Amino acid sequence: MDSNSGSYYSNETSQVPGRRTPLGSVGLGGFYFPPSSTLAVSAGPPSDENCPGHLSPNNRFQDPSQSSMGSLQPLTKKNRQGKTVRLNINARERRRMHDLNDALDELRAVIPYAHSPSVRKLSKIATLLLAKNYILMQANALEELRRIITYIQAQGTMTMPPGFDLQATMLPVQQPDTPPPTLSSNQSNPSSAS
DNA sequence: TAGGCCATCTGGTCCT
DNA sequence: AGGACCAGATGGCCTA
Repeated sequence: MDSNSGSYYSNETSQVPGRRTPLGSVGLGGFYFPPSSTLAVSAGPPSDENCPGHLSPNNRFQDPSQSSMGSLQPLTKKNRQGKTVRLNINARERRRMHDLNDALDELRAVIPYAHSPSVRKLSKIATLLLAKNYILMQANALEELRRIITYIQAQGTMTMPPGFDLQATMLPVQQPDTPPPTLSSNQSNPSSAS
């Protein structure tokens, strides 16, 4: 069990800041294995990831073979793979998505928007769009600043302080292929994305 | 109640 | 072979 998934599956999950939907409250959050399950025994002490049976009783963890999804799936070769293998794959995928969500949380923390408990957390798509627009806006601002400094220098009205390396400070910024849109003109307005 | 958002499971594909 | 990545499907929660 990795250090993260334990909290994801515990009751503290609902208290994780920023986590909009606690895993414990999400259906199909895993499979339920009764304590007497032969699988649970054969798989050894169940990891938190592979055997979320200690979750809230409100959760409807089902045997995959009896779940609606499981029964709907055609019996493919992979479908017949060992249950423990499948559960390990599921756990890895879960962990991967958690890592992705953690990265999105870190992104939300550094882009400017109203962070407040009363403000709904940015959706994933809104986070990405807002981050993109923020980067473009910063690039525009930097370019504008560079032009202003160049202009002032050409006028000879401003002298740089001793030791100030303008060239090093104002390294050229890689411009996007297309002219960066403004936040207002961008059709992918994050505020309307959620 | 419909729609948006989300977490999870699942099978396929690609890479090491 | 195993892991990472991806997209589709499914169902739960929340809000207008």
